[in-house]
Amino acid sequence: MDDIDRRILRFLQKDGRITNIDLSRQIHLSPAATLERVKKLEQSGVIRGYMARLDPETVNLGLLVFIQVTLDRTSPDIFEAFSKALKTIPQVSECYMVAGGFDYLVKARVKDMTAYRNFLGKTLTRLPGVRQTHTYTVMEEVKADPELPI
Amino acid sequence: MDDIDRRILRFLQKDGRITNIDLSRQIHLSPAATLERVKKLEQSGVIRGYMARLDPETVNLGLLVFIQVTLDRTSPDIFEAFSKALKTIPQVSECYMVAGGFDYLVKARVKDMTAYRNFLGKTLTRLPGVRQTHTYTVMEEVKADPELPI
DNA sequence: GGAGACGACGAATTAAATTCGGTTTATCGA
DNA sequence: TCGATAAACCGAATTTAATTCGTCGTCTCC
Repeated sequence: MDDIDRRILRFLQKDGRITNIDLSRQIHLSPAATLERVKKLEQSGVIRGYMARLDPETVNLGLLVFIQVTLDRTSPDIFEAFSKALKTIPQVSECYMVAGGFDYLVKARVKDMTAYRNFLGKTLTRLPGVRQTHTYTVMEEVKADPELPI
Repeated sequence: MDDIDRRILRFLQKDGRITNIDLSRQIHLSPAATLERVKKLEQSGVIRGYMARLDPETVNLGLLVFIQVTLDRTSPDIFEAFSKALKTIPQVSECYMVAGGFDYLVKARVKDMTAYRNFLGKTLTRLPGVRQTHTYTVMEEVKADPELPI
């Protein structure tokens, strides 16, 4: 992984559908050599994949919330049960086990507050082991940039 | 926006570099008609763009942290000043103003705990208006799926 | 029932991805 | 320092995909 690779990654993060020819021009390499590097980055796992980024508003997911979740510590496999159940919930975009005060931090997207009340009561608090939740409603997205700083 | 569009969005979220021909086969439409729909989704802003998803570990960003930030409420434009300063920090991938207990929730990626200590002391706590921070270190990624549930 | 608009289709054209043989460049040991 | 080896790069040829365009069918609204 050298500077040219990092430059490739920067461009591919900014525009995942840049043509190989345009990319090769940007990094001052032939199309063949550029393609070879990109394939290697894909096969080595540095590039996990490509995706379209959608506007949440236009697909009826205008409300973003973070939920702190604390579990009952009654059983050692309660974490396992909670994790497994959570993975299948479509509204949950991210979930992390964290150190420092509570157990899990959950990021979820729903249509509106009504949908969230429903989600919280009918789905989240009914997951195995959930003792307590605390909701943080996002009022403003100050920054939401999925690109990694290479 | 009909079912065909939603189907297109699902495939493009899963693989942003799927060829138009393959996509057209998946949705049972001609390549020309498929391309026309994708272009419309792009121009209308439903599709914001395309990106390569990278593996944070392999690019030396193995530590993920969330930081709760509380600001001094001394001046009305302190929020503005904080927001503006924060946007330019590369380690910060996301930042939200939230309701419920504190002011901002910041998501940041760094190499390791040493880098984080440095980031916290030298950068984050020196931003305008920062009164208090609380760090949550991510121990495990239970789910991290950037696809929206269409 | 008819006019207009929209969406879809298929063929033709343009452009890009991919392959391959040969050449240069970098690395490493003698 | 020199030579051997491997890795990376290049340009041309080929395969494949994107894009354009003329036409047809279908839906909507008079």
